[in-house]
Amino acid sequence: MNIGLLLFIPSREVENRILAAVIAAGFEITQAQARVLMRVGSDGTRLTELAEAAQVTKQTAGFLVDQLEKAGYVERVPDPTDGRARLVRVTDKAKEAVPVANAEMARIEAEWEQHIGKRRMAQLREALEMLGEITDPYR
Amino acid sequence: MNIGLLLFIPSREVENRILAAVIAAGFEITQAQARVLMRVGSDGTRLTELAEAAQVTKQTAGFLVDQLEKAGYVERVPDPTDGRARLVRVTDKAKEAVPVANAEMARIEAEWEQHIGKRRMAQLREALEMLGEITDPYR
DNA sequence: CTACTTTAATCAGAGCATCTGACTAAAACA
DNA sequence: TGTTTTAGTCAGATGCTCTGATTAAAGTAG
Repeated sequence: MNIGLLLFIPSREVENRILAAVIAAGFEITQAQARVLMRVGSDGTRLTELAEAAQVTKQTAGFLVDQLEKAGYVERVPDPTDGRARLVRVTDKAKEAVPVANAEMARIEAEWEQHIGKRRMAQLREALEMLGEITDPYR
Repeated sequence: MNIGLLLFIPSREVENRILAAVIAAGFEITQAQARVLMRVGSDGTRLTELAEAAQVTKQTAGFLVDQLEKAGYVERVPDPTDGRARLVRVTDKAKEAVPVANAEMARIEAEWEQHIGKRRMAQLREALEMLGEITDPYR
């Protein structure tokens, strides 16, 4: 079986379940918004960087950040080092979703570990982290 | 780092590169169409099954199959065992894209194997195949 | 310092993908 | 036979993403 699909299926499972858990906890957010939000760094991140990291155009990133801003999950502040740019920053409201997401993630990992075993789980993570070195544009 | 993202990044890499290779070979197809097309079985598959496998609604699957049909990549034939249903079948034209996709897939796997090693690659595949047992709705 | 080029972001407009709800026709079942 | 379920379609709306053009600030070469 095709390794692309093998990767895609559990990746979608994680996305769907975490999103569902976050929404169930009362947050209103979409998957596209979450993908961008996830990439906002602790000191704020420029729109252009977000777009690169999330692999979408600046326009798309801007569109999603607009919505995240309206919903109160991020704010835009001027970038002190560059008058053209603004920094997107995560708000306290959005930070409240982090433990919810982490809890669901832990639940998923526990289920997976139960099914494939601790050793294989560690091997999986190791292989994926190494793959990230050559496939993640944001490093 | 979050295992959802770790899975997502290489999965997107595979999707993007295979799609790009297929398009470069002269086929006109989108990623959404390809995801459905990939799930069509050798004896034909019902729309409802395709929708389940690809995790979209019947309407969305129907929309995409319409386009695949117009482009000549699938055909709809009556299901002899059920008058309500029709079977979606891959045409010869679409089958011509298979070697192109396989070649790109082989190229990607070779690159990955070079980076993480043959052993880890085998472990990765094993772990993912087992995960598929609990995350793939289409088995 | 000025003129040119590059970069960060936004505006405008379009297309594709996806959904919910309502419907038709055939099949299954009681 | 009549009711319920299933396969698929129709209609309408929303969301996400793109290309192309524009504005303003920054960087750079003379």
